[in-house]
Amino acid sequence: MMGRMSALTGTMQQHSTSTPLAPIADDGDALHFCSTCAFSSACREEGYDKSALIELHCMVEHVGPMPAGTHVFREGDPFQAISAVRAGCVKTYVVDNDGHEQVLGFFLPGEVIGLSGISGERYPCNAVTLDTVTVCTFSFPKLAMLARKLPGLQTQLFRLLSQDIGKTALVAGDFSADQRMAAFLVSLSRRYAARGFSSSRFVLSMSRTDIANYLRLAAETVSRVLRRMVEDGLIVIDRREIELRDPKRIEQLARSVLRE
Amino acid sequence: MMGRMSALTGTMQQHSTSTPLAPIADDGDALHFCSTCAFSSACREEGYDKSALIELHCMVEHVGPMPAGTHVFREGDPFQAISAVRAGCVKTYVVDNDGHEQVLGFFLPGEVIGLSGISGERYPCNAVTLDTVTVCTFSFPKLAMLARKLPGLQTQLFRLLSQDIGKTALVAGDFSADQRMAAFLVSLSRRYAARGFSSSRFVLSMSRTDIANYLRLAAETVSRVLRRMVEDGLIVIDRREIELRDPKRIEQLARSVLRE
DNA sequence: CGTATGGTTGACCCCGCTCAATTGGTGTGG
DNA sequence: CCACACCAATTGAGCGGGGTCAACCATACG
Repeated sequence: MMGRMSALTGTMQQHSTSTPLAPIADDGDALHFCSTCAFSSACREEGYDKSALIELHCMVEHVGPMPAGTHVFREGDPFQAISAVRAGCVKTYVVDNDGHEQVLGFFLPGEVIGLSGISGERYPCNAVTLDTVTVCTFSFPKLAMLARKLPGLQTQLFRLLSQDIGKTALVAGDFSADQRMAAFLVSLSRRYAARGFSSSRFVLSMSRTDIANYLRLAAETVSRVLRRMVEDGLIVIDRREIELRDPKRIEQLARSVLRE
Repeated sequence: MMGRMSALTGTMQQHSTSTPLAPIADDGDALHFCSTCAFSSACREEGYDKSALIELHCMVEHVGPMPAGTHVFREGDPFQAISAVRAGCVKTYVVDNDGHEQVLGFFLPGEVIGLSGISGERYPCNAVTLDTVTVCTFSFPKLAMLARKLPGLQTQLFRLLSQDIGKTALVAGDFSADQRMAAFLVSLSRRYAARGFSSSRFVLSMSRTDIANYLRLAAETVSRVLRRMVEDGLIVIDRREIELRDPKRIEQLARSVLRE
């Protein structure tokens, strides 16, 4: 069954835990943001004066690389910063009173974690690295203070927060397992593409169990759906490496979930 | 079956479409916010000087009363304001490409609608009144500008946005129909209580179909679940008027949904 | 009245969950 | 280098919660 899969091996454009590649986002310096950073647009669009830029950079702390399984923050930790993922993948989750883990989301390079902590004084969830991860942390009090001086930054913060509100559509609706999985793949594909990675080939940093948990499916169902997609020629998959062979049909499947 | 229900009639503390009562929130003036308003806390906590208060009030426009079925805004309308509900109930929804309505939420007095529009320049959903509704609208550009001068207002806005992120837990998880319904009732109960209404008796302004749509259940299932709850002595219900007879057990049912 | 809309109830069935067994990859120690 | 253990992933069998379809009931309204 996996005979042709060997074509995938060694050609993935994403790093994996075993053979980490240099992240393409490694281009931040004193006057420029990392190109994949969620704040880079706020920066360029507004044409800030250098003093503001430097001020913004002063509150940034580059953290990592952290090995897989490292917690960036835990539920209940005092909220003080938000973080932009620079390389790798971060999973957020909560543990309910029965001890069951509940996956809330996966965060790729350029995406921001910790936003949901803003409403309280503590993080409402856990964030753990799924592979080797580097992040930039921004002190939120300082960020909010600076946002009062820089209208563009405030707008950007409002935008980031507001965008997150609609993010849960994938997981919220009552869709079939196939639709959910298709939407999940399309989402990953687009998000990778937006940051300059391949949209058709990438590594699923998360386990099948994590995917299942996130999509509110049983792990067995995820397995079966993926097998079906392979049989139908939609994807090729080997372990965690996946190639979208028929993006059009996958998007068609995901259409109603992503409401397009 | 509905024999004892007559005890409920005429004693509801909430208004209904047929017999509207005066909303308790009708207390806004030039220097004080409506007591149920989501912004009132930002106001009191910070002890603003009067000029700031007046400035804030200048951008507020009281709208209504609007009859049931009135659209406050529609998907695609240019985003320019957020609104706090003063009296009545507002439903937000989208229509997918197959023409199916998708209910996103219900907003009670004191709650804010339109926040999800901030990330774009147009509203991403529709908002329609379910009964006689009055709202206060805040011009968002002006609000954002003022927020730069008033730290407390900025914090309040961040908080409002951030809170909305976690709101979808009820609808997101894979819970049983009974758990969902219980959580829905608990949510309504608490939100009414927070604004000074009765927590055990209120009117369901929305139809069974709307509830079902919101909870991702079939209307038939909602009907069956409610009947079961009546049989079990959890609630008493007559049309849209409901009384929580055993809040403890209802909260127990909702426990895992609300993760407590 | 008749009609329309919303709500209730029953019969039936399917998708996805559960339980259980097996495979396969990876790491570890002898 | 192999044997073993361990965990992720897969596959099969069986079942049940909730959806669908359909008929019926009730209240509101012209």
